[in-house]
Amino acid sequence: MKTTQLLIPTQKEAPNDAQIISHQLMIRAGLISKLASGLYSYLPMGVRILKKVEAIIREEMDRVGSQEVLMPVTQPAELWQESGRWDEYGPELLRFNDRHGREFCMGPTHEEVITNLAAQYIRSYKQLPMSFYQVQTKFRDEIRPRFGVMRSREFIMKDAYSFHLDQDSLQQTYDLMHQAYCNIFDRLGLDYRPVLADSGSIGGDASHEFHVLADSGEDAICFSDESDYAANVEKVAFSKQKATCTAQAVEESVLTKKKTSIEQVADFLNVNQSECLKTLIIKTDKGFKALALRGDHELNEIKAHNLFGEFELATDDEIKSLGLKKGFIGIKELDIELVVDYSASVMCDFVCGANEWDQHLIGANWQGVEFDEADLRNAVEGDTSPDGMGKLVIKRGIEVGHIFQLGDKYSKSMKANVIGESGKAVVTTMGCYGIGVTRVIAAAIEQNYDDRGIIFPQSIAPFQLVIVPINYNKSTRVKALADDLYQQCSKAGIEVLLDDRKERAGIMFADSELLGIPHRMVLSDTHADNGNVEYKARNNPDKIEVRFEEALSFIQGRIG
RNA sequence: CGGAGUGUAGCGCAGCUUGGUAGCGUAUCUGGUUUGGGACCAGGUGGUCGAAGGUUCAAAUCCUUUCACUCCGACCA
Repeated sequence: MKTTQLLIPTQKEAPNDAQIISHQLMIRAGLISKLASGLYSYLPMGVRILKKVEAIIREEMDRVGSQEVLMPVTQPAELWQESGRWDEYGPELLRFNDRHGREFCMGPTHEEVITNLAAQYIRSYKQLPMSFYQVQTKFRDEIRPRFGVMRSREFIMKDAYSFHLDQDSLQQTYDLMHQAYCNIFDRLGLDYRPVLADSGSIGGDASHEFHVLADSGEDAICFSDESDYAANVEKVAFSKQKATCTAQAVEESVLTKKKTSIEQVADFLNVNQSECLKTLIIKTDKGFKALALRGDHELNEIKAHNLFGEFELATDDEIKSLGLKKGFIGIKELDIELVVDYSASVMCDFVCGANEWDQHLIGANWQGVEFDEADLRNAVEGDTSPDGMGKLVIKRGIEVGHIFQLGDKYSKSMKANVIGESGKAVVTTMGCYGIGVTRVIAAAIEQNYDDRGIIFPQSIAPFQLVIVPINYNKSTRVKALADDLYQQCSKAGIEVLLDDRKERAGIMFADSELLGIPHRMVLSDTHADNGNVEYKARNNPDKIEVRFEEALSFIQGRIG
């Protein structure tokens, strides 16, 4: 295509509200345009990229035998009432009434609709397993949309759902999907990691998130420096440890005037924070509890939530009412239930509060203290990997995919049964598999850019090649060569953009680099004289002179 | 929803304290000179100053209300 025939509104400056690099570059390169908070239009270049991503996803989903369907964005409330999510799902579910007053919602996901379909049409166990996918617009009324299309309210998702007679069959498809996702993200040219994810209230350990590694990622993920272990930081499960030390010290109370934080106490007593113990007081439905953690560890609220249900940290007044001294709370002679983190319960000769103002204990030990043990903390850099191999490294990630074994949560409530071998109805077992298509694009940019703009991976670039003719509108020789090369490339099936604008070289270079087109060919009068073409890859500063006659085969070789 | 901030031309901003007929850069249009890294000269287009109400002879500027957007927290592909 030719630049003059396309709307590519590039900008020198990014709008003030674009905070992260992918958002800025997507606006500056003219891929998207903001309509309202969390709502974006995709302009021609953006759509080309979207289509490329979708094509790769479709190919890989088709390859594992998933069937493409397309379900409505608008969904009737009855379906959601049937699954129970009409009440469970919060305000993120956009609800509205039609002219007759019937209730509807904009689909944030499609478990209800697909399960309804399966219940209608899948009758026999002989039809199983079966899986479906769609590439479709979702709406989630996010509390705070941000980062451009990274967290928008309306976005495009590939969602897939599978139905099975039993867990074994689900596991097989799950593994297939896992592989398909790896293929997809490989082909998208992304540096990503599948990590263990929270399986939540549904149980089982089969849920993986796919994270693209990027400093701007909203999630912290960690993996072992020796094994394949990888998990979301908040989901790293620790098990009970064996003590590696024995109590030797004699307990002693010391004056720690006004030293109320672990940091202050550790500094004051000249010990590491990991040798200190901190005690938190939380308020649960069943009253107050004390939680003890190593000084350098943080409470994992999800784990605590799973153990204690709804809870919050006790207020200063509540602590006072328990007769405790905030800043000096310890483990000895507590009146309330004490739960100790696994890595705190194996500490020896540690420092902790003395339950007296301005007093801490040194050389404290667990003898004579009654407590329960649990996994309460977040992983930190350097922790031993839960699989026992290597140490954990923590990085930031952008969640672009999530695969999940649903079990019978929806199939049961929505009666997606099949007649089994025995002739009796059997509730199907389900899996679901999502990829944030629009988020993938933002993530790809977060991972591939420089000070000039985007450096798209070949597989998703809006064009493979840009031809930049210098003085296209002045030099008939340059125009002839550029048109010739453009025709050759087009015929050969290369996605080529000819910059036929009446612009100076600098502007054309800057735009093509901002847009991240992987390959560039430059033609000028000099080339008309010497019979060469200049080639440059977006990700390599070197320019290569190629004979004009060999230009096509050269570029074909580069594109591969 | 809690906390912080911003709304003036497509984009980036000044003007507001101390009211007096709307300004800069960039983009865009016309003409000319340039032509391998966002050029230069001249002329032009484009704004109910987020909206509503109020004070005033006079409001972008002061007051009240309201809306939108952005940032920090809980949620998620």
